[in-house]
Amino acid sequence: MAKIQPPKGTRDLYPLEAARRRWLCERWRAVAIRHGFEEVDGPTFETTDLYAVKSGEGILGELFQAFSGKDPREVEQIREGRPAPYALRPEFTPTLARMYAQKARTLPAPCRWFQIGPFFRAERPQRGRLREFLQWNVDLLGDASERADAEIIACCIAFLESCGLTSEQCTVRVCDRDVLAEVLEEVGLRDERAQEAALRVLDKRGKVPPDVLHRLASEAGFDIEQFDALCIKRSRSADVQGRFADLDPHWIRWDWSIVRGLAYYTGTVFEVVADGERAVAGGGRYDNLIELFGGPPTPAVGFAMGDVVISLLLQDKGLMPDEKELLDEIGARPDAFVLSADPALDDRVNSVLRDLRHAGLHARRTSRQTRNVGKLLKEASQQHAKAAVILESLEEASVKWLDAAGKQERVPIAELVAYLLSHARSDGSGPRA
RNA sequence: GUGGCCGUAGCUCAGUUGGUCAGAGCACCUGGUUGUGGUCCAGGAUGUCGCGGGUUCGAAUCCCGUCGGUCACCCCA
Repeated sequence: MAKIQPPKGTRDLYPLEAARRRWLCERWRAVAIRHGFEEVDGPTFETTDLYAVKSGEGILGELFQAFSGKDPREVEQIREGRPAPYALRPEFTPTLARMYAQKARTLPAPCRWFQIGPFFRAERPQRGRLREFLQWNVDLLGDASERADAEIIACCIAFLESCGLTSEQCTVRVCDRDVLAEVLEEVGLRDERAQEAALRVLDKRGKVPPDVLHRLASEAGFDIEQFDALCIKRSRSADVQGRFADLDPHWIRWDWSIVRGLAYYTGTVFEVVADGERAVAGGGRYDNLIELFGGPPTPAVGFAMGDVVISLLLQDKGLMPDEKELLDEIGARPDAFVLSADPALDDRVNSVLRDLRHAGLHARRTSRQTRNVGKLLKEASQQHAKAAVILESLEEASVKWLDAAGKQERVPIAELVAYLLSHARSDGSGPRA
Protein backbone atom coordinates (compact mmCIF):
# COMPACT_ATOMS: atom_id res chain seq x y z
CA MET A 1 0.00 0.00 0.00
CA ALA A 2 1.25 3.43 -0.90
CA LYS A 3 2.26 5.64 1.97
CA ILE A 4 -0.35 8.21 2.80
CA GLN A 5 1.24 11.57 3.27
CA PRO A 6 -0.06 14.38 5.44
CA PRO A 7 -1.84 17.11 3.48
CA LYS A 8 0.29 19.91 2.10
CA GLY A 9 1.04 22.65 4.57
CA THR A 10 0.08 20.68 7.67
CA ARG A 11 2.28 19.51 10.52
CA ASP A 12 2.51 16.29 12.47
CA LEU A 13 3.29 17.10 16.07
CA TYR A 14 5.41 14.51 17.83
CA PRO A 15 5.83 14.79 21.60
CA LEU A 16 8.45 17.52 21.57
CA GLU A 17 6.61 19.65 19.01
CA ALA A 18 3.32 19.06 20.79
CA ALA A 19 4.97 20.21 24.02
CA ARG A 20 6.16 23.36 22.25
CA ARG A 21 2.65 24.03 21.01
CA ARG A 22 1.17 23.58 24.47
CA TRP A 23 3.82 25.83 25.92
CA LEU A 24 3.02 28.56 23.40
CA CYS A 25 -0.74 28.29 23.86
CA GLU A 26 -0.49 28.35 27.60
CA ARG A 27 1.70 31.41 27.47
CA TRP A 28 -0.72 33.15 25.12
CA ARG A 29 -3.56 32.23 27.43
CA ALA A 30 -1.77 33.33 30.57
CA VAL A 31 -0.90 36.76 29.15
CA ALA A 32 -4.41 37.38 27.85
CA ILE A 33 -6.02 36.37 31.11
CA ARG A 34 -3.58 38.52 33.06
CA HIS A 35 -4.67 41.45 30.91
CA GLY A 36 -8.29 40.89 31.71
CA PHE A 37 -9.49 39.11 28.58
CA GLU A 38 -11.90 36.20 28.65
CA GLU A 39 -11.49 33.14 26.46
CA VAL A 40 -14.07 32.42 23.80
CA ASP A 41 -14.17 30.16 20.77
CA GLY A 42 -16.40 29.43 17.83
CA PRO A 43 -16.75 26.72 15.24
CA THR A 44 -13.74 25.79 13.14
CA PHE A 45 -15.91 26.01 10.06
CA GLU A 46 -18.55 28.55 9.16
CA THR A 47 -21.00 29.10 6.36
CA THR A 48 -19.16 30.43 3.34
CA ASP A 49 -21.53 33.40 3.29
CA LEU A 50 -19.97 34.70 6.48
CA TYR A 51 -16.68 35.21 4.70
CA ALA A 52 -18.31 36.65 1.63
CA VAL A 53 -19.82 39.51 3.62
CA LYS A 54 -16.83 41.75 3.64
CA SER A 55 -14.91 40.59 0.63
CA GLY A 56 -16.29 38.99 -2.47
CA GLU A 57 -13.42 37.87 -4.67
CA GLY A 58 -9.86 37.16 -3.65
CA ILE A 59 -10.43 35.72 -0.22
CA LEU A 60 -12.87 33.10 -1.38
CA GLY A 61 -10.15 31.63 -3.56
CA GLU A 62 -8.04 30.77 -0.56
CA LEU A 63 -10.75 29.25 1.56
CA PHE A 64 -10.81 25.57 2.32
CA GLN A 65 -14.31 24.70 1.34
CA ALA A 66 -16.39 22.00 2.95
CA PHE A 67 -19.71 20.31 2.55
CA SER A 68 -21.50 17.53 4.35
CA GLY A 69 -22.35 15.47 1.31
CA LYS A 70 -25.70 14.68 2.90
CA ASP A 71 -27.66 17.16 0.88
CA PRO A 72 -27.94 16.54 -2.88
CA ARG A 73 -28.26 20.28 -3.43
CA GLU A 74 -24.83 20.76 -1.89
CA VAL A 75 -23.31 18.22 -4.22
CA GLU A 76 -25.00 19.88 -7.17
CA GLN A 77 -23.73 23.25 -6.00
CA ILE A 78 -20.13 22.00 -6.02
CA ARG A 79 -20.57 20.34 -9.39
CA GLU A 80 -21.69 23.63 -10.87
CA GLY A 81 -18.51 25.23 -9.63
CA ARG A 82 -20.19 27.39 -7.02
CA PRO A 83 -18.57 27.76 -3.60
CA ALA A 84 -19.34 25.02 -1.10
CA PRO A 85 -21.79 25.91 1.68
CA TYR A 86 -19.11 25.82 4.37
CA ALA A 87 -15.54 26.95 4.74
CA LEU A 88 -12.85 26.18 7.29
CA ARG A 89 -12.25 29.38 9.17
CA PRO A 90 -9.37 31.41 7.70
CA GLU A 91 -9.49 33.98 10.50
CA PHE A 92 -11.48 34.61 13.64
CA THR A 93 -12.81 38.12 13.16
CA PRO A 94 -15.96 37.20 11.20
CA THR A 95 -16.88 34.60 13.81
CA LEU A 96 -16.17 37.10 16.55
CA ALA A 97 -18.34 39.69 14.87
CA ARG A 98 -21.11 37.15 14.36
CA MET A 99 -20.95 36.01 17.97
CA TYR A 100 -20.90 39.54 19.27
CA ALA A 101 -23.73 40.67 17.03
CA GLN A 102 -25.87 37.76 18.20
CA LYS A 103 -25.64 38.66 21.85
CA ALA A 104 -24.66 42.29 21.78
CA ARG A 105 -27.55 43.34 24.02
CA THR A 106 -26.63 41.03 26.84
CA LEU A 107 -22.86 41.38 26.69
CA PRO A 108 -20.91 43.71 28.92
CA ALA A 109 -19.44 46.76 27.28
CA PRO A 110 -16.64 46.96 26.69
CA CYS A 111 -16.17 43.31 25.94
CA ARG A 112 -12.72 41.81 26.21
CA TRP A 113 -12.29 38.51 24.43
CA PHE A 114 -9.44 36.29 23.35
CA GLN A 115 -9.38 33.05 21.44
CA ILE A 116 -6.81 30.38 20.58
CA GLY A 117 -7.34 27.77 17.93
CA PRO A 118 -6.56 26.39 14.49
CA PHE A 119 -7.17 28.28 11.26
CA PHE A 120 -6.94 27.23 7.64
CA ARG A 121 -5.96 28.91 4.41
CA ALA A 122 -5.59 27.12 1.10
CA GLU A 123 -2.43 28.97 0.20
CA ARG A 124 0.83 27.65 -1.06
CA PRO A 125 2.99 27.09 2.02
CA GLN A 126 6.26 28.94 2.48
CA ARG A 127 8.43 30.18 5.32
CA GLY A 128 6.19 31.32 8.14
CA ARG A 129 3.02 30.37 6.36
CA LEU A 130 1.22 27.04 6.43
CA ARG A 131 -2.23 25.87 5.50
CA GLU A 132 -3.15 24.97 9.04
CA PHE A 133 -1.86 27.08 11.87
CA LEU A 134 -2.74 28.28 15.33
CA GLN A 135 -3.75 31.82 16.00
CA TRP A 136 -4.15 33.90 19.11
CA ASN A 137 -6.83 36.56 18.74
CA VAL A 138 -7.27 39.33 21.26
CA ASP A 139 -10.10 41.83 20.84
CA LEU A 140 -11.66 44.68 22.73
CA LEU A 141 -15.17 45.54 21.61
CA GLY A 142 -17.25 48.53 22.50
CA ASP A 143 -14.49 50.93 23.43
CA ALA A 144 -13.60 53.62 20.92
CA SER A 145 -10.96 55.26 23.05
CA GLU A 146 -7.31 55.47 22.19
CA ARG A 147 -6.67 53.78 25.51
CA ALA A 148 -8.32 50.65 24.13
CA ASP A 149 -5.86 50.64 21.23
CA ALA A 150 -3.03 51.00 23.70
CA GLU A 151 -4.32 48.18 25.88
CA ILE A 152 -4.45 45.82 22.94
CA ILE A 153 -0.92 46.69 21.93
CA ALA A 154 0.23 46.41 25.55
CA CYS A 155 -1.10 42.87 25.72
CA CYS A 156 0.79 41.97 22.59
CA ILE A 157 4.02 43.49 23.89
CA ALA A 158 3.58 41.74 27.22
CA PHE A 159 3.57 38.42 25.44
CA LEU A 160 6.70 39.24 23.45
CA GLU A 161 8.45 40.30 26.63
CA SER A 162 7.36 37.19 28.49
CA CYS A 163 9.13 35.14 25.81
CA GLY A 164 12.31 37.07 26.40
CA LEU A 165 12.12 39.06 23.19
CA THR A 166 13.48 42.59 23.28
CA SER A 167 12.68 45.71 21.32
CA GLU A 168 16.03 45.22 19.55
CA GLN A 169 14.80 41.95 18.12
CA CYS A 170 11.35 43.06 17.08
CA THR A 171 9.19 46.15 17.20
CA VAL A 172 5.60 47.18 16.96
CA ARG A 173 5.11 49.28 13.83
CA VAL A 174 2.12 51.54 14.15
CA CYS A 175 0.16 53.58 11.69
CA ASP A 176 -3.35 54.93 11.28
CA ARG A 177 -5.60 54.39 8.31
CA ASP A 178 -7.51 57.61 8.93
CA VAL A 179 -4.33 59.66 9.07
CA LEU A 180 -3.08 57.92 5.95
CA ALA A 181 -6.32 58.76 4.19
CA GLU A 182 -5.96 62.39 5.16
CA VAL A 183 -2.43 62.57 3.84
CA LEU A 184 -3.49 60.88 0.64
CA GLU A 185 -6.18 63.47 0.22
CA GLU A 186 -3.57 66.14 0.62
CA VAL A 187 -1.61 64.68 -2.27
CA GLY A 188 -4.72 64.75 -4.40
CA LEU A 189 -6.27 61.31 -4.00
CA ARG A 190 -9.85 61.82 -2.97
CA ASP A 191 -11.89 58.83 -3.94
CA GLU A 192 -11.69 55.54 -2.13
CA ARG A 193 -10.54 53.49 -5.07
CA ALA A 194 -7.58 55.77 -5.76
CA GLN A 195 -6.62 55.63 -2.12
CA GLU A 196 -6.79 51.84 -2.09
CA ALA A 197 -4.43 51.70 -5.04
CA ALA A 198 -2.12 54.09 -3.22
CA LEU A 199 -2.14 51.95 -0.07
CA ARG A 200 -1.17 49.00 -2.20
CA VAL A 201 1.84 50.98 -3.37
CA LEU A 202 2.78 52.10 0.13
CA ASP A 203 2.71 48.50 1.26
CA LYS A 204 5.54 47.85 -1.22
CA ARG A 205 7.89 50.22 0.54
CA GLY A 206 11.02 48.40 1.59
CA LYS A 207 10.23 45.49 -0.72
CA VAL A 208 11.06 47.28 -3.97
CA PRO A 209 13.83 49.77 -4.83
CA PRO A 210 13.05 53.48 -4.33
CA ASP A 211 12.91 54.24 -8.06
CA VAL A 212 10.36 51.48 -8.60
CA LEU A 213 8.33 52.79 -5.68
CA HIS A 214 8.44 56.24 -7.21
CA ARG A 215 7.19 54.89 -10.53
CA LEU A 216 4.40 52.85 -8.90
CA ALA A 217 3.29 55.92 -6.99
CA SER A 218 3.15 57.96 -10.17
CA GLU A 219 1.03 55.28 -11.78
CA ALA A 220 -1.29 55.43 -8.79
CA GLY A 221 -1.58 59.17 -9.29
CA PHE A 222 0.55 60.68 -6.55
CA ASP A 223 4.05 61.85 -5.88
CA ILE A 224 5.90 59.76 -3.32
CA GLU A 225 8.27 62.56 -2.30
CA GLN A 226 5.37 64.86 -1.63
CA PHE A 227 3.68 62.11 0.33
CA ASP A 228 6.79 61.45 2.39
CA ALA A 229 7.25 65.16 3.12
CA LEU A 230 3.68 65.39 4.39
CA CYS A 231 4.22 62.28 6.51
CA ILE A 232 7.30 63.77 8.09
CA LYS A 233 5.34 66.88 8.95
CA ARG A 234 2.53 64.74 10.33
CA SER A 235 4.94 62.71 12.38
CA ARG A 236 5.68 65.80 14.43
CA SER A 237 2.02 66.45 15.13
CA ALA A 238 0.60 66.04 18.60
CA ASP A 239 -1.76 63.37 17.33
CA VAL A 240 1.07 61.10 16.29
CA GLN A 241 3.57 62.08 18.95
CA GLY A 242 1.21 61.80 21.86
CA ARG A 243 -0.31 58.53 20.88
CA PHE A 244 0.34 55.51 23.10
CA ALA A 245 2.16 57.59 25.66
CA ASP A 246 1.47 54.84 28.18
CA LEU A 247 3.34 52.22 26.21
CA ASP A 248 7.05 51.54 26.47
CA PRO A 249 8.39 53.75 23.66
CA HIS A 250 11.19 51.31 22.90
CA TRP A 251 8.69 48.93 21.39
CA ILE A 252 6.67 51.41 19.37
CA ARG A 253 7.67 52.88 16.04
CA TRP A 254 5.42 54.90 13.80
CA ASP A 255 5.71 53.47 10.30
CA TRP A 256 3.91 54.93 7.31
CA SER A 257 4.27 51.74 5.30
CA ILE A 258 2.05 49.70 7.61
CA VAL A 259 -1.31 49.44 5.87
CA ARG A 260 -2.38 45.88 6.83
CA GLY A 261 -3.90 44.83 3.57
CA LEU A 262 -7.03 46.59 2.49
CA ALA A 263 -9.59 44.83 4.56
CA TYR A 264 -11.62 46.33 7.32
CA TYR A 265 -9.36 48.54 9.34
CA THR A 266 -10.54 52.03 10.15
CA GLY A 267 -8.03 53.70 12.46
CA THR A 268 -4.96 52.41 14.23
CA VAL A 269 -3.17 49.59 12.46
CA PHE A 270 -0.07 47.81 13.70
CA GLU A 271 2.26 44.95 13.02
CA VAL A 272 4.97 43.25 15.02
CA VAL A 273 7.95 43.00 12.71
CA ALA A 274 11.28 41.23 13.06
CA ASP A 275 14.19 41.03 10.66
CA GLY A 276 14.02 38.17 8.22
CA GLU A 277 10.49 37.11 9.06
CA ARG A 278 7.09 38.09 7.85
CA ALA A 279 4.83 39.90 10.30
CA VAL A 280 4.77 38.18 13.70
CA ALA A 281 1.40 39.69 14.58
CA GLY A 282 -0.96 42.27 13.19
CA GLY A 283 -4.07 44.11 14.11
CA GLY A 284 -5.84 47.37 14.43
CA ARG A 285 -9.14 49.12 14.80
CA TYR A 286 -12.22 47.97 12.88
CA ASP A 287 -15.06 50.24 13.95
CA ASN A 288 -17.68 49.33 11.38
CA LEU A 289 -17.28 45.59 11.10
CA ILE A 290 -19.69 44.50 13.82
CA GLU A 291 -22.40 46.56 12.16
CA LEU A 292 -21.55 44.95 8.85
CA PHE A 293 -22.33 41.59 10.43
CA GLY A 294 -25.70 42.77 11.62
CA GLY A 295 -24.79 43.94 15.08
CA PRO A 296 -25.22 47.34 16.62
CA PRO A 297 -22.61 49.94 15.70
CA THR A 298 -19.67 48.90 17.83
CA PRO A 299 -16.13 50.19 17.86
CA ALA A 300 -13.56 47.43 18.10
CA VAL A 301 -9.83 46.90 18.16
CA GLY A 302 -7.79 43.73 18.20
CA PHE A 303 -4.90 41.74 16.87
CA ALA A 304 -3.93 38.23 15.89
CA MET A 305 -0.69 36.31 16.23
CA GLY A 306 0.02 33.06 14.43
CA ASP A 307 2.07 30.26 15.93
CA VAL A 308 4.26 29.73 12.87
CA VAL A 309 6.20 32.97 12.65
CA ILE A 310 6.57 33.51 16.39
CA SER A 311 7.91 29.96 16.73
CA LEU A 312 10.47 30.58 13.99
CA LEU A 313 11.50 33.81 15.66
CA LEU A 314 11.87 32.24 19.10
CA GLN A 315 13.78 29.35 17.57
CA ASP A 316 16.13 31.73 15.73
CA LYS A 317 16.80 33.84 18.79
CA GLY A 318 17.40 30.81 20.97
CA LEU A 319 14.42 31.70 23.12
CA MET A 320 12.49 28.48 22.69
CA PRO A 321 12.95 26.56 25.94
CA ASP A 322 14.63 23.18 25.75
CA GLU A 323 12.69 20.00 26.35
CA LYS A 324 13.18 19.97 30.10
CA GLU A 325 12.03 23.57 30.55
CA LEU A 326 9.08 22.99 28.25
CA LEU A 327 7.93 19.95 30.17
CA ASP A 328 8.47 21.82 33.39
CA GLU A 329 6.39 24.78 32.29
CA ILE A 330 3.52 22.72 31.00
CA GLY A 331 3.62 20.45 34.04
CA ALA A 332 4.55 17.34 32.11
CA ARG A 333 7.77 16.38 33.88
CA PRO A 334 7.60 13.08 35.76
CA ASP A 335 7.74 13.66 39.49
CA ALA A 336 9.26 10.26 40.08
CA PHE A 337 10.84 7.39 38.18
CA VAL A 338 10.48 4.22 40.21
CA LEU A 339 13.06 1.46 39.84
CA SER A 340 14.74 -1.37 41.62
CA ALA A 341 17.81 -3.50 41.08
CA ASP A 342 16.12 -6.48 42.62
CA PRO A 343 13.73 -8.49 40.44
CA ALA A 344 12.04 -9.68 43.61
CA LEU A 345 10.80 -6.10 44.12
CA ASP A 346 9.06 -5.86 40.75
CA ASP A 347 5.63 -6.12 42.30
CA ARG A 348 6.59 -3.50 44.83
CA VAL A 349 7.63 -1.15 42.01
CA ASN A 350 4.15 -1.50 40.60
CA SER A 351 2.40 -0.93 43.89
CA VAL A 352 4.53 2.14 44.63
CA LEU A 353 3.76 3.42 41.15
CA ARG A 354 0.07 2.96 41.83
CA ASP A 355 0.25 4.80 45.15
CA LEU A 356 2.14 7.73 43.69
CA ARG A 357 -0.28 8.08 40.81
CA HIS A 358 -3.21 7.80 43.12
CA ALA A 359 -1.77 10.72 45.05
CA GLY A 360 -1.71 12.79 41.86
CA LEU A 361 1.97 12.45 41.13
CA HIS A 362 3.32 11.82 37.68
CA ALA A 363 5.18 8.55 38.15
CA ARG A 364 6.89 6.29 35.66
CA ARG A 365 8.89 3.09 35.54
CA THR A 366 11.00 1.41 32.94
CA SER A 367 9.54 -1.01 30.47
CA ARG A 368 12.93 -2.59 29.86
CA GLN A 369 14.30 -5.81 31.30
CA THR A 370 17.58 -4.53 32.65
CA ARG A 371 18.08 -4.04 36.40
CA ASN A 372 21.24 -2.07 35.81
CA VAL A 373 20.73 0.91 38.07
CA GLY A 374 23.05 3.10 36.03
CA LYS A 375 21.00 2.52 32.91
CA LEU A 376 17.73 3.04 34.68
CA LEU A 377 18.96 6.30 36.16
CA LYS A 378 19.99 7.34 32.71
CA GLU A 379 16.53 6.53 31.44
CA ALA A 380 15.01 8.50 34.30
CA SER A 381 17.05 11.57 33.55
CA GLN A 382 16.43 11.25 29.82
CA GLN A 383 12.76 11.47 30.61
CA HIS A 384 13.50 14.56 32.69
CA ALA A 385 12.09 12.99 35.84
CA LYS A 386 12.55 15.15 38.90
CA ALA A 387 13.51 12.24 41.11
CA ALA A 388 14.43 8.57 40.91
CA VAL A 389 12.87 6.34 43.53
CA ILE A 390 15.14 3.33 44.03
CA LEU A 391 13.44 0.60 46.03
CA GLU A 392 15.84 -0.96 48.50
CA SER A 393 13.43 -3.33 50.17
CA LEU A 394 9.72 -3.79 50.63
CA GLU A 395 9.73 -0.95 53.15
CA GLU A 396 12.44 1.44 52.15
CA ALA A 397 13.52 3.47 49.14
CA SER A 398 16.29 5.83 48.19
CA VAL A 399 15.10 9.01 46.53
CA LYS A 400 17.72 10.49 44.26
CA TRP A 401 17.04 13.98 42.97
CA LEU A 402 17.99 14.18 39.33
CA ASP A 403 19.21 17.75 39.30
CA ALA A 404 22.84 18.83 39.19
CA ALA A 405 23.32 18.38 42.92
CA GLY A 406 22.01 14.83 42.81
CA LYS A 407 21.12 14.69 46.47
CA GLN A 408 19.97 11.30 47.72
CA GLU A 409 17.90 10.41 50.79
CA ARG A 410 16.56 7.24 52.38
CA VAL A 411 12.79 7.39 52.78
CA PRO A 412 10.41 4.76 54.18
CA ILE A 413 8.04 3.77 51.41
CA ALA A 414 5.12 4.49 53.70
CA GLU A 415 6.19 8.13 53.76
CA LEU A 416 7.11 8.36 50.08
CA VAL A 417 3.97 10.11 48.89
CA ALA A 418 4.16 12.76 51.59
CA TYR A 419 7.86 13.24 51.00
CA LEU A 420 7.52 13.69 47.23
CA LEU A 421 4.45 15.88 47.52
CA SER A 422 6.14 18.24 49.93
CA HIS A 423 9.05 18.67 47.54
CA ALA A 424 6.83 18.91 44.46
CA ARG A 425 5.01 21.75 46.19
CA SER A 426 8.18 23.66 46.99
CA ASP A 427 9.67 24.20 43.57
CA GLY A 428 9.83 20.92 41.79
CA SER A 429 13.59 20.82 41.62
CA GLY A 430 14.27 18.80 44.68
CA PRO A 431 14.89 19.36 48.36
CA ARG A 432 16.32 22.63 49.51
CA ALA A 433 19.76 22.39 51.05
C1' G B 1 -1.69 30.37 -9.80
C1' U B 2 4.05 31.31 -11.51
C1' G B 3 9.32 30.29 -10.87
C1' G B 4 14.30 28.51 -8.45
C1' C B 5 16.39 24.60 -5.44
C1' C B 6 15.74 19.80 -3.19
C1' G B 7 13.75 14.31 -2.24
C1' U B 8 19.22 8.06 -0.11
C1' A B 9 17.70 4.35 7.11
C1' G B 10 13.67 7.72 12.67
C1' C B 11 17.24 12.38 12.07
C1' U B 12 21.64 14.90 9.54
C1' C B 13 23.85 13.58 5.33
C1' A B 14 28.05 10.82 2.03
C1' G B 15 27.75 8.21 -2.44
C1' U B 16 33.58 10.93 -7.64
C1' U B 17 32.63 10.61 -15.25
C1' G B 18 26.01 5.54 -15.02
C1' G B 19 29.48 -0.71 -13.32
C1' U B 20 30.74 -4.36 -5.20
C1' C B 21 27.19 2.48 -3.84
C1' A B 22 23.21 0.48 -0.43
C1' G B 23 26.90 3.62 3.43
C1' A B 24 28.51 6.95 7.97
C1' G B 25 27.29 9.54 12.34
C1' C B 26 23.48 10.41 15.73
C1' A B 27 19.12 8.23 17.63
C1' C B 28 16.83 3.45 18.75
C1' C B 29 16.86 -1.87 20.78
C1' U B 30 19.54 -5.88 23.70
C1' G B 31 23.32 -7.17 26.92
C1' G B 32 27.81 -5.71 30.14
C1' U B 33 25.19 -11.03 36.36
C1' U B 34 24.01 -8.14 42.21
C1' G B 35 23.30 -0.94 42.49
C1' U B 36 24.15 5.43 40.95
C1' G B 37 22.59 9.60 35.70
C1' G B 38 23.34 12.29 29.53
C1' U B 39 30.46 11.82 27.09
C1' C B 40 32.11 3.81 28.14
C1' C B 41 32.33 -1.20 25.85
C1' A B 42 29.98 -5.36 22.83
C1' G B 43 26.17 -6.82 19.80
C1' G B 44 21.47 -5.68 16.87
C1' A B 45 17.23 -4.03 13.78
C1' U B 46 16.14 -0.45 10.07
C1' G B 47 15.95 1.58 3.54
C1' U B 48 11.17 -0.90 -3.36
C1' C B 49 17.85 5.52 -2.86
C1' G B 50 9.81 9.85 -2.93
C1' C B 51 6.61 7.38 -6.77
C1' G B 52 5.75 5.98 -12.10
C1' G B 53 7.68 5.50 -16.86
C1' G B 54 11.95 5.75 -20.32
C1' U B 55 17.32 5.27 -22.09
C1' U B 56 21.06 1.21 -21.11
C1' C B 57 24.09 -5.09 -20.84
C1' G B 58 23.64 -2.32 -16.16
C1' A B 59 20.44 3.65 -13.05
C1' A B 60 20.52 6.26 -6.29
C1' U B 61 23.40 8.34 -10.52
C1' C B 62 20.90 10.29 -17.22
C1' C B 63 15.72 11.84 -19.50
C1' C B 64 10.26 12.65 -18.94
C1' G B 65 6.19 12.80 -15.78
C1' U B 66 4.16 12.92 -10.97
C1' C B 67 3.85 13.63 -5.70
C1' G B 68 6.05 16.01 -1.63
C1' G B 69 9.39 19.59 0.74
C1' U B 70 11.63 24.39 0.61
C1' C B 71 12.39 29.51 -0.86
C1' A B 72 10.56 33.62 -3.56
C1' C B 73 6.57 36.08 -6.49
C1' C B 74 0.99 36.86 -6.22
C1' C B 75 -1.70 37.31 -1.79
C1' C B 76 -1.66 38.11 3.19
C1' A B 77 -8.27 38.33 5.58
